[in-house]
Amino acid sequence: MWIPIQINELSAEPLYHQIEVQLRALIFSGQLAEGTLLPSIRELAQSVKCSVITIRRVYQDLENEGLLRTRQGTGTFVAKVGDEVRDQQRRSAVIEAFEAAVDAGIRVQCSDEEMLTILQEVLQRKRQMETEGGGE
Amino acid sequence: MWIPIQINELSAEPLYHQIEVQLRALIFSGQLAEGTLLPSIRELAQSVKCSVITIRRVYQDLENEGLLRTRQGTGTFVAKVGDEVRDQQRRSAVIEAFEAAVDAGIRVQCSDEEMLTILQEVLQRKRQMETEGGGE
Amino acid sequence: MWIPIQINELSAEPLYHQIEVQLRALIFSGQLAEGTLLPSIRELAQSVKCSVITIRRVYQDLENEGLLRTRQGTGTFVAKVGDEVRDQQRRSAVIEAFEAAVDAGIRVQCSDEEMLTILQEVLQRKRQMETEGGGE
Amino acid sequence: MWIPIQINELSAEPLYHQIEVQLRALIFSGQLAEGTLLPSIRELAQSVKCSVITIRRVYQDLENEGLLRTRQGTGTFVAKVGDEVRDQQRRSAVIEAFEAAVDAGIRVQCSDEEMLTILQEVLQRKRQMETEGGGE
DNA sequence: GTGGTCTAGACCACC
DNA sequence: GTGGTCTAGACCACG
Repeated sequence: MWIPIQINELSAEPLYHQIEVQLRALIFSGQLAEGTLLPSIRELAQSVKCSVITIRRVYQDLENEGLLRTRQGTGTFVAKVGDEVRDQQRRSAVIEAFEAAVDAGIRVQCSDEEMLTILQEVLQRKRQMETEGGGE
Repeated sequence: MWIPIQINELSAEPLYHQIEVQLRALIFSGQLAEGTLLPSIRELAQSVKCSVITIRRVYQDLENEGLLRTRQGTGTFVAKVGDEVRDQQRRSAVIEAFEAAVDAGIRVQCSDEEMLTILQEVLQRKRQMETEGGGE
Repeated sequence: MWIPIQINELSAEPLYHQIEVQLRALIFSGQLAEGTLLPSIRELAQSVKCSVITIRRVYQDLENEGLLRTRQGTGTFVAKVGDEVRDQQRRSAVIEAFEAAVDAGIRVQCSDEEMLTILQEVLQRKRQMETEGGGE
Repeated sequence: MWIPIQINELSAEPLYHQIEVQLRALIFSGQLAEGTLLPSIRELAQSVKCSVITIRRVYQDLENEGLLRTRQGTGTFVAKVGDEVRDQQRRSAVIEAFEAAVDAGIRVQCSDEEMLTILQEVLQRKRQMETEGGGE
């Protein structure tokens, strides 16, 4: 089982947090379906080039959130999450991020139109990067 | 001199950082004009109910960034910032936040339209809170 | 030979332990009489939907405790247990569990009466579940 | 700040779990009031003679449960818990333990009266130990 | 093979 | 001083 995790070495964001965010997104978006067996902590640790313990923490945190189920000697699985819960969660992380962005805009007295423009610029740039990077 | 600083106790974001972000925004948006005398470290510490050490760090950081200027025995002032620099900076914090939001959206496979809708919902909600809270 | 074993998937309690506890109880209460031939490892493994390794461990543990006896090529039997030993054992597991419960109560400063009330509530609830579930 | 934590070296129960159970009980029973500053992780580690990391895990687990609040550079506090929540939680741990005890009793076909008798015996014994140990 | 616990120790960030 | 992150490694328990 292979999972695409991208680490930003330069970011001040803790390793474990970067990984959690990406795993949550994979689960909430359905790219990791219920019941899927995740890679073992040792495997994933090797593939993201970090300590086993860091991955253990990630799996444990997500288990505490109810997203994963782990059975000793067997491995770690994606837990059952109600569809409505999943959809709600899927949006909430995004909404939260947009609230932070709007707060930043309001603080420097951006108009609504200015923010909409910024969003469109950013979207265009990101989507372009996606298609360009798609051939990698 | 009174400065409106809002602290979110529940947030994991460090105190000093919350304050810096807000001060920067006040300066870049022109709400704190060049030459303005800031409150003393003790005063500001008292008004945000935190340690003077925290405020000292804030002033120090912003001075290092060239946004503040301290004159011995007189106090701390808002430094001169070039207009084009100010405008660029004003936008950059906002753009950064929107990039994070778009990243969050892309991770859970939101469409562009979905993100635009979310932004409009958030904007409406925040603006409403502003006008409601304006009478406080 | 059919043996009623209930597995709680959600519990953190290891599989082998859940099974051992239930087998012991069946033996000490006389529901599995001395000399009874137990199902083969493979059969029991299939019926509780777990690995044969797990069942092998269970049989081994109980044999080490002197509760089971394995004869090569024949199978695994319930061993002879002295009556007084059996009676003592029968109670000891129960007493142990009640000691843990009382400890939990004392820790949060429950009065004796409060604990008696709780026991009666729980008893009533469990007995009701028994008679309801009896038709299954 | 001194906190009475008793470790059972012989028990198979993990260290961190023993500590969590006792801290939860102290909080739910009100012996550790809201807002109380707990000992630093290093202090508590020293007093229970275990690794700092074990205590860190304890504090973090309880923070995830919403029982503690920790602020970097300041320390760890008992969080605000709604009274009704606290009362409910206080009982639920006890009820859970009694359910396990009753299950154990039912498995070996104890009568209700037998369990009541056992409870009274255990209570008497424990209370006696309390008063005897009170002079320590 | 899997995960779970505990350790020691380094280094950083915050107040 | 406080807590937070990450590391390496030992040893145990489970299936």
